[in-house]
Amino acid sequence: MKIIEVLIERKANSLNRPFSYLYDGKKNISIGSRVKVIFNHRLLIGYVIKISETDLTIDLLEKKSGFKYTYIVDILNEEPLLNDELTLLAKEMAEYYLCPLIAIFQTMLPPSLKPSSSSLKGPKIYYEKYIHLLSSLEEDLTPKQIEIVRNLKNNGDLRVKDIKSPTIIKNLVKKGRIEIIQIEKTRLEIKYETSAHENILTPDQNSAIKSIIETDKNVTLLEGVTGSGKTEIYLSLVKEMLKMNKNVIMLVPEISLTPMMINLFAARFKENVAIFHSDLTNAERYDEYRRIARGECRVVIGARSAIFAPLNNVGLFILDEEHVESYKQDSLPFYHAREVALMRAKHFGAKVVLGSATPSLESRARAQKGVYNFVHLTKRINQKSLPKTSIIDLTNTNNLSNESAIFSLPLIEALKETFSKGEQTILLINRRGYSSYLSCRNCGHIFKCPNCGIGLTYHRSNNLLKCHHCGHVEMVSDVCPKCGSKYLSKIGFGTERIVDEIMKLFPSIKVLRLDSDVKMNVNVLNRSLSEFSKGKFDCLVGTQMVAKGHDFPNVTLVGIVLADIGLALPSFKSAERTFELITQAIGRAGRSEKEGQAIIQTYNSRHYALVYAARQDYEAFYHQEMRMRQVQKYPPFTYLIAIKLASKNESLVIDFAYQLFNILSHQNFLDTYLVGPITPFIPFFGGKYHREIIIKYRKKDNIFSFLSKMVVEMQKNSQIDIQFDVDTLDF
DNA sequence: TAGACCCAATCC
DNA sequence: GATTGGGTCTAC
Repeated sequence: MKIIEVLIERKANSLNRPFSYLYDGKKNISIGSRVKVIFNHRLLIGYVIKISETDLTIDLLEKKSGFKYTYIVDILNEEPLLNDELTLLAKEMAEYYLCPLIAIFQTMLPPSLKPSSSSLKGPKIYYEKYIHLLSSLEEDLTPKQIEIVRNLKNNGDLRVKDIKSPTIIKNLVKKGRIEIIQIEKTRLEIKYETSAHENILTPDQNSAIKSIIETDKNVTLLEGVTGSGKTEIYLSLVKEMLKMNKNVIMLVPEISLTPMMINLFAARFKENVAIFHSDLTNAERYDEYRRIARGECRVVIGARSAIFAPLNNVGLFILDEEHVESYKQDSLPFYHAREVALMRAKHFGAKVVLGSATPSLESRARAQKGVYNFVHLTKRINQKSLPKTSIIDLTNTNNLSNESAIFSLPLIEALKETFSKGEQTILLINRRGYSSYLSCRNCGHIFKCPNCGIGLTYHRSNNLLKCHHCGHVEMVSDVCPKCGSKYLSKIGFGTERIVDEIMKLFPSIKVLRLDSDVKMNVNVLNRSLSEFSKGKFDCLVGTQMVAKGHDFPNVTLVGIVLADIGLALPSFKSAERTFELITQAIGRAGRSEKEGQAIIQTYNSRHYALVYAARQDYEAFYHQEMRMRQVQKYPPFTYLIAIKLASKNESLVIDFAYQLFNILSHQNFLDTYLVGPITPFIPFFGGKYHREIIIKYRKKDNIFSFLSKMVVEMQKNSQIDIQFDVDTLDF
């Protein structure tokens, strides 16, 4: 008889402990198996974390432990789902991120394999039927049967569906010449581009590679402006690793926006590459996952979750565009792929390369301090001058135009000039929809989301009000629901309104709008972008998604319609985000011989993030922003943890938050600052009221052990959910 | 006095 | 997170 300790699929803090079941069946069971168990009168999935043998009777066992045992209902995976390295990683992550271990397992594994009931509905392994030769004796066979037998002899197994006649197969099976076998098939087809030629490396690139390989530090920050040749360095490093018999995991931000990188890797390393990105179906994802686990590939390239690829013997982790915030998951367990990469690299003794033109302050500070090896590429390979950039002060009435409330005189001038030369423009506005909100001019009522309480955005294309947080949609009413007035006005503007404004001012030009409302898959997106690139449109209007990546040779004007939106957001990252966005956007102008220009409209024309972004001066920005962070005790001078509290009962969560705040402040942790309790930007969602407490700290000390003990205590019997967002970016 | 509703305890 | 069971409320 075996005693099986399992974690239950529910990721509640109070259930973050093993529950014991019995098994005495014939199936194989391992640590890392998924099992079906009855838990509190329900059938759930559990994840096996410990197995022990016993010869005691059930009676004795129950007397010893004080609870009733039941038997495991079924075993879903006889073999472990995760290898030792990933199991160790899960434990380290659960400790670092202060979250239930099962939540980590659920995050690590693909949908078909997660320890959760939802996995039962996930895609299954796809088998294809083949015929396999058992004997090539040709005696008493028909000519057609002989043909097949000879074919099998020469070419090996054949697909059943390629043989026209099922009766021939049936008869050959009957005669014992062949058998039907099932072979696992991978559903993802990767197209390999033909041109896989390698560029000759510049001396700068060569010395960067040398430094990364020879440094005694584990991590290298590879800082280099766009066009400085980081990609070719990645490719060479991968090649070196393969030569040394080591494998590589490479993360890229939104893979849908950088198909170029995948194509390059696929072309260069062919079937050694496995790919994970958001556009794969769950079935394709599952197949790729199994292919990696079987050891059939050596290079994994993908977005955030690819950091959990079950690759062995990894010698190098690459994070391209390491500053991009989508590397952090914004729900439990709130992990950052960069941090996870560092943990895994330790397991393998592997190198980590963080690449960026505008590194996160955290990484850059570590490089500056010598914690990381620092490689700085300063030269662009094909020297192109930066676009001429001007900041337009919207508080200066001389800049304002009678023609338009949105575009300033200089921007209108630049647009006219660009269109008249037949060149293209990108206009960036960091807000979707038509107006930012709808309000009543009589009583001031603002239309808000019933779920979240934040303002609804007016979308003109379908005349609807949408909540950009939860997706709630409602009809636009003609009268104010509060006072009955008919005078409703639309305040602020978004992408839709910009398109309107452009068409009003320049009726003859063609405009393409691109934001997440224009719902589309990678193919449609790429088609739209390539149509723009070919000149089918004169002007591209979009949110930040148009600012990244692409090369449009005919774009000579980039306009940032309102740079203030990002700066106004309440986050310690707001200046950094704005700097990065604008730096990137400006880089879109003048990618070819033609000279480009960029125009930034703002009410904060002297803000350092804008001034330095306009000059593309990362160095100056870095130093000034570091001073701000130091004064305000923000990362990288401190670490942040957000304690997220939620309850269906508002007064309960408020009371709890104050109590917790008091308890924490009485601990007198060294070099620690408490903020809160805070009412978050969206105070009510998912049927619950939310509050937060932020801890800023310099040394982990005993904060973590206190917090995890506290959770065990406070969650025993509580109607409050507690989640920790360790290293939060949202404060 | 049965059924509705709420809340805390418990899950192996 | 979901079920259960005990307590209390409520309508006829």
